[in-house]
Amino acid sequence: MALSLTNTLTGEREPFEPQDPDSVLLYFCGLTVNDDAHLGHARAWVHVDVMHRWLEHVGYSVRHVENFTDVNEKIVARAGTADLGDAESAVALHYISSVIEDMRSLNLKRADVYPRVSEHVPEIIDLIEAVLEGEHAYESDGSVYFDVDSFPDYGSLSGQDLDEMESQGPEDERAEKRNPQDFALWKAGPVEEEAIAQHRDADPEHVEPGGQTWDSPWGEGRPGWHIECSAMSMAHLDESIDLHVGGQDLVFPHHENEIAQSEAATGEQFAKYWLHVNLLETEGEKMSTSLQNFFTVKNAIDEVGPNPVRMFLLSAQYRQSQTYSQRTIDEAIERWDRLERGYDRAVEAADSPDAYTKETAHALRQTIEEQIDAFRAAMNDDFNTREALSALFELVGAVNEHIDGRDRYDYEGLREAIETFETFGNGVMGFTFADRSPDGSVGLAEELVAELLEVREREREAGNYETADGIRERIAELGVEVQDTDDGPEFRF
RNA sequence: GCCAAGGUGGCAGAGUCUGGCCGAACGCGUCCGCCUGCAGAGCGGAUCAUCCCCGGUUCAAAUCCGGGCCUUGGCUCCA
Repeated sequence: MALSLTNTLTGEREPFEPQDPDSVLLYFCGLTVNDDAHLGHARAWVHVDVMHRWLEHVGYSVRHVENFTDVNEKIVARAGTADLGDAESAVALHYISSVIEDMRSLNLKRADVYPRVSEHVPEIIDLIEAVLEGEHAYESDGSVYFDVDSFPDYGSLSGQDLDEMESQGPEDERAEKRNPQDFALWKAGPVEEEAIAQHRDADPEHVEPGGQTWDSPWGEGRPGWHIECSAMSMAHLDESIDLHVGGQDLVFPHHENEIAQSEAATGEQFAKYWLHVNLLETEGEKMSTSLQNFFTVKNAIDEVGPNPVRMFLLSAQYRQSQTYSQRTIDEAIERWDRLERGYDRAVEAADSPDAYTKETAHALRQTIEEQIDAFRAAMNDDFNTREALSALFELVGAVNEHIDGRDRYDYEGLREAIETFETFGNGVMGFTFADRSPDGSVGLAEELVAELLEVREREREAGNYETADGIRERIAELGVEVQDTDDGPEFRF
């Protein structure tokens, strides 16, 4: 079964056919680095990450570019606050490293390139000139605006009609524009006081214009918001790419404008497939920086760990909106625990002397085969991660049943199950089953816990359950879960 | 106002493109049982859905068509 996905451009499910049958050019609209990332951003990252992993799994080589917008008035507005320094670039750098740290902790595969706007101003200027040459843009007072009337397809991505649209950009631009819907490719001068004051919630009287400016054929100025992604996508991938992914809140105007300016400049289709990751909602509203209802990635990782966070985010298909609440996070923790325990049990059982190479459990083998197919079908069906995860859970059930139901285990069957967990769980979903001892100090900790549990066993044998339970409770507080089994106590961190 | 995406059990969330296997998945929760000194995990079972409403098409509709109601998002910065 081949991969098919829902293309925002057409609104339909389409078979995925990249221009080159062996490789995929993927661009993801990254962050404007003016704050720490929150779970809503992580949702998009994790889904793009899994898309990347799946594309590679089915045999494509993937070239993945993910930008950082480090030139933006909101970044300028942050300058001089919270010890971040006065320079736009210093503020941006601070948040870039914060975001990179978050991405690493979420176990995201690296993109091939993380281009920044500040390093691509020459490419941006070249692209604007190409748009001007095609007479799809005009200069006005040192700024350059895209002429939406010159591009008949304008609005087709978001399904909007030009006549129905309200104006784009701030009020003071209007006088310079032919059409209120025209948008800036290049803006003259530094960021103005009003814009900074607005994002900083300050009085414009006390704010200086700021932000870096660059020389251009139209004078000193700054690139517009939308042109950067077009320029960087072309610079690091191609004029025409396969997959352009971003948050659903970028459909209009950002992606609409990208298409217009790119295709006006090159005459080529900018991206064949547009995928949009839907929003994360909290209590009926979108999670966003401006609404102050967000949960940062760092908080989430600290509180529940990377695997449950991934489990949470992958438990809804990317195209649907998803609800965040304490309850849904708790559910994800439980889901992850069940999955990991299933994996652990399979590993332990396969390593035990009760695992026989001559034993064959048909039910287990059959379930594995079926669930591998189910997982593949789900992923090929527009990256249905929720459905794919259910295949993994079916496998957990089969493993548990197999181990509980007999004295001798099917060694080969268990190995197949483990391999399936690793291939799909680790490899595709990006979980880290085996990675519970990242700092290497667990070796000693394990010995100490084992020692403690031996003491506890002696207490239990002597009937001193209070002491025994006390030990169990105490080490549980330290993060070690003890389970008494027929084969003696077992523990996990 | 315009545009888009949705409305499925206590919760969350698949299934809707490609109508029948959906008497509705996976999971969380709750209850009971097995196991256990207890707890947990696991297993077994139970609980739990007129698939937003009305009408239509069809032998057959959660799925298709028409109308309505509601929610969220975009139209200003946003993954």
